[in-house]
Amino acid sequence: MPELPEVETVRRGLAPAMEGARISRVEVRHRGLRWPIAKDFEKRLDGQTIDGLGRRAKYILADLSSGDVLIMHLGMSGSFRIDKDTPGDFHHDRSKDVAHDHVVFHMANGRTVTFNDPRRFGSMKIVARAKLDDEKLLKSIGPEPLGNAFDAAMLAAACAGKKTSLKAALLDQRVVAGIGNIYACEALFRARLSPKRLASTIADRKGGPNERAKALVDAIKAVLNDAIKAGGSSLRDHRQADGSLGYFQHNFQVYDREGQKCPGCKSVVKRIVQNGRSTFYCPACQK
DNA sequence: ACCTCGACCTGCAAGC
DNA sequence: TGCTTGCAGGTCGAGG
Repeated sequence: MPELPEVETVRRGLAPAMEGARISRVEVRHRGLRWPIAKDFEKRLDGQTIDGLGRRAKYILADLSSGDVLIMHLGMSGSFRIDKDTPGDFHHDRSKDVAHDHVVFHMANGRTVTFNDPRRFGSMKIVARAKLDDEKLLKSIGPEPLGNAFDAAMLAAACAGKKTSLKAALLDQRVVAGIGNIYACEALFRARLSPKRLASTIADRKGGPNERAKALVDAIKAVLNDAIKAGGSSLRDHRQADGSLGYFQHNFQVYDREGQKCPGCKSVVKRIVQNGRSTFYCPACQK
């Protein structure tokens, strides 16, 4: 479900209920997420205080008083819900099926934070903070696109040797963190670059940035910032932790708009499949 | 080492 | 009204 803007929205929504709060008890109702939840999961969380909630790429990281870090990924269909008392009341969100409430955090402040994930592509894992740099899930992830370190030179260098399409490169988390199918399409449209273009064509012969790299970096930052401001995109079932909906889906220029008029010209948005995933673009605007 | 593709799951919408 | 098919915001790991 979620790409960087949605994950960041979820993180911000969880913060008031979880940051600085103590976990009185964790309840795992289904251990079969992307990977089985470890046997010592509850033991390592019960009684811990969450010192801070961070984000890296599409992962939410909870810093625990024990020195551990709880790493969480929402996969395709994961979401969190905050309740005042017992979960399952659904006073915020009746669209979720309790059968997919897999992990419940009972907070000492009276809040209940429930992780719901029908497809179970999400994951939860605890590692020692001292070993976070060695963590396989995070080790090879590229730069944060909204950080100062991410610029045209960096993106061009990462794309320079690539044999893949520009679209595939943007989806590669080692190139840049947090971009998924929606924002890859939207960023390419804003930069007026074809998703089919070879990734290496945003670099010059020496691997330095050209005008396309600059345009693409600007487009990526702009679209992600716009989406965060809108609370992310609510397709199907994505919601903020308080149950409210993001609205960036109303600002899509090309994503999921096959056959509709291009916002920039009189042409029509086309859908193709690249690396097994839908790509939406305007063949006239995007070169 | 690089790249592509299958696999992991459930739910929903469209087509017959 | 069913049943079947295809598609969905991700990414790991096998195989070429």
